[in-house]
Amino acid sequence: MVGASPSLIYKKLRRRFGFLDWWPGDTKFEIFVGAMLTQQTSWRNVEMAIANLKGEDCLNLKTLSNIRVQKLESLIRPSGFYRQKARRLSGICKSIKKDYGSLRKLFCLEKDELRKVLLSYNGIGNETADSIILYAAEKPVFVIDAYTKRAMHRIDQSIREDIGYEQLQNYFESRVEKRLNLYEDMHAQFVELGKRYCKPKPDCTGCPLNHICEHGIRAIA
DNA sequence: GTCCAGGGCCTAC
DNA sequence: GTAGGCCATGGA
Repeated sequence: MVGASPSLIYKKLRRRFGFLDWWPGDTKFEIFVGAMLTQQTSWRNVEMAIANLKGEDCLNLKTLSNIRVQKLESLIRPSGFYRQKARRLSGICKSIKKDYGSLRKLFCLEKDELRKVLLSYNGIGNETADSIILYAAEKPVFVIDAYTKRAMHRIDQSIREDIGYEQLQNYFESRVEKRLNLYEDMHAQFVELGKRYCKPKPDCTGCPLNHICEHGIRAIA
């Protein structure tokens, strides 16, 4: 068993990457849309789609809840899976507008209730819901993504890479102090780690976790 | 040309 | 309840 508590992992990532505390986006609505569009898609592609939406002054709930799906498809095309994303995003915006009037009102819901509502929408699963809750609604939930699963599996192979979402979420939430900035930054650190070192074809050279990662220890041995 | 990206839904067993 | 297929663009 490798000595790799979440706090030790975070300490090492934080020392390397600095405080990230991030989700790109100027408004809560932009963060919300970004969370939808980044599903299985690189952020660079999402940026192009967001720029298109901004350029047409469409990055608000009122416009997106009335926009023609075909028009939305053309704007978000660079983000991939654009037909289903357009259909789902449009449908969700319509529902939020109808049921809550604004994103702000929706975000007034208590965290568990908000999560339930978000998950009820077609197109929002666990990760997207939690990203929205954490970065847009600013309530502390620990976001799990493919990078987090992959990294944790490599650090400690008793953790399966196909571990259930809520199981790994509980693992972190039961071990990490529940603070908004900390949860935001920890997820950001895992993404940064994933982009640089923890890809399917790993590049462990210079990885800040080499000492505490089972995979890394073998890789650099 | 091949691999990959900050998932989620649907269908079949 | 879960494995497999599908959705699609753009950059490395």
